[in-house]
Amino acid sequence: MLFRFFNFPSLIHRSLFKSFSKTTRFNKFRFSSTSLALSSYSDTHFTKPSNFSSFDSDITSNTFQVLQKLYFLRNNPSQALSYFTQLNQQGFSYNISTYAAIIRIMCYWGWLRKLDSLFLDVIAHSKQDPSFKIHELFDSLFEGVDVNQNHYLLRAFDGFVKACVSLNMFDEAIEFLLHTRRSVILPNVLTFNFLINRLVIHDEIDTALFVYEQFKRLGLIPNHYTYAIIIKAHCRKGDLENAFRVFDEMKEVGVNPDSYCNTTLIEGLCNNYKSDLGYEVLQHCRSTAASVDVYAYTAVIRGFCNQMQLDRAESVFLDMERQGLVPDVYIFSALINGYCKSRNLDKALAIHDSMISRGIETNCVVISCILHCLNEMGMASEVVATFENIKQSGVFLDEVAYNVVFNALCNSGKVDDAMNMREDIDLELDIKHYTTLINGYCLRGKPVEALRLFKVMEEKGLKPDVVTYNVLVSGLFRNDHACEAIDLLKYMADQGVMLNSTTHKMIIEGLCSQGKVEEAEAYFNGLEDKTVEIYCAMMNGYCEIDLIEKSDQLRKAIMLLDAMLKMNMDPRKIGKRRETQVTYQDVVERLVQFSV
DNA sequence: ATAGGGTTAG
Repeated sequence: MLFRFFNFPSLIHRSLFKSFSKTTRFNKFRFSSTSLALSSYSDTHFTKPSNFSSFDSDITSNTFQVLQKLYFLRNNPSQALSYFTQLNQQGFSYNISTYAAIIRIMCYWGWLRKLDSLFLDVIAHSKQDPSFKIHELFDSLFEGVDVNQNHYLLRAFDGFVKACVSLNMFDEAIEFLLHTRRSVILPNVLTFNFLINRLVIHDEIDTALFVYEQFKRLGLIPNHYTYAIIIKAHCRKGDLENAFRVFDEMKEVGVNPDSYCNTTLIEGLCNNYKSDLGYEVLQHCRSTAASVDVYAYTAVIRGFCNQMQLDRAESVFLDMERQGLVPDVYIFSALINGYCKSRNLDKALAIHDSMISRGIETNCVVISCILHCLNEMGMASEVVATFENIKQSGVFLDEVAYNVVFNALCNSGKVDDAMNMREDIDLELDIKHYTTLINGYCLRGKPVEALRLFKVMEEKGLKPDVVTYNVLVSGLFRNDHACEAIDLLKYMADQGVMLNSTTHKMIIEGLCSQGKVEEAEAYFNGLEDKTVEIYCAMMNGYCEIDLIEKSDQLRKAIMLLDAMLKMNMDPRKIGKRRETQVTYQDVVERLVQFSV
């Protein structure tokens, strides 16, 4: 039998409430007897309540009395909750029946937010105390209860699921929904949406889609929001065909897509480098009188910017204005970011000016784009000067903006300035700040300082990510600290941080730079998936060795190049770093030299 | 209830 949460009419709810609050005959009301979870006691226990105006400490020591107290406060959820909260401060340890009692009251009165936080407590409690079983709590809640007459108790299911989801305990939430009760109780669609949305946000797309299919089969009726999440999920996977199919599905069940569904699709297309199509969909929506807001235009503009079609982006901007929509700071920042990425600083600044002249305030996001662009264009000193100017003008600059400045300072060898600046402002550093500064020390030829900062970072409880390790590993290799680099790689693996292709590339480069080409070769041969960068690092390693004495190595380099071409790997398609491309040219030049 | 930008390596 399937129950739906909250689906009972409010009339029934009100009459439930009336009969509940009027009565003094407890045995008629499951709420009273089960709330005390003391079926072995006779109801007469509750007819003579003790004085409930005082919070005597002796009351707190006794579960029975706590339950009794909660019972008397059952019609006053506010007092019941504050009494319940105080118990903890007084050293009372909650158990299944006391949780059940307060949860019942919160359910009954529909205090859903309090219910959610109660379940957060319950989960925390169950994590600390292995003997505390969630299913026993639910057994207690529903013990002897006819759910048909006490629909409100079903809210507890949603509360628990929501608490799990907000703690990212997805498996527990799904397991609970699918298997815990004798019969499947469908979640409220809001709870369900919350679950699948969080799954998508955490990149658990396939789980989200699986759960969606499961619950549809069980009878859950999706709403607009559900469909928007599912469209987003398909787009995140790059599965645009299925994203479109959601619209067919909506048509089949007679749900008209709302503007969120449309916008989600438009954004998904643009994020997948299909901005032309995204724009077409936008225009189509517009022609069918479906509302299209500034958000959708931002997605299209951002999409064209990512595809380096700045003129298209700008034409969308003009089109939007023609439609009478007013551009906001997001629209402008999309354009500014686009021009910054294509290193067209003048244009970016011109748009920034025009934004300000329209009375739209700039912000740290826009400023960060511009500062970053300045740095990319080799104007590190302008980054610092501009940053100071902007800050003087009163614009709030956040941790990201600071990192851009740190990076500019570090890239120009001024890691100490960056460190001093940090001290001046008392900024709480995050992983990216530390990575930037560690890189700064490596660039400055101070590997010991870099290592020291790495340790500081860990002592602060920050967990270095693969980028941090890559920066430090390559910095240690470059600065003749190969042993420390290798130790760090071991430590990285111990910490469960996965190496990526950049790590492999840096290991090969590092070993080769130490003259350990054989070791690098063994490492290279042990790799299953080799990227173009990894091949080039190995080729380059072979080439580093003296040409005449080690012609054998160059033969190997040629073989690698050959292998790459056979696998349709283009050695010219190397990452964005200029140095790598120069490396490739070196390889080719050497090879040409060798073959002559 | 619904969604948005910028930063660290390559």
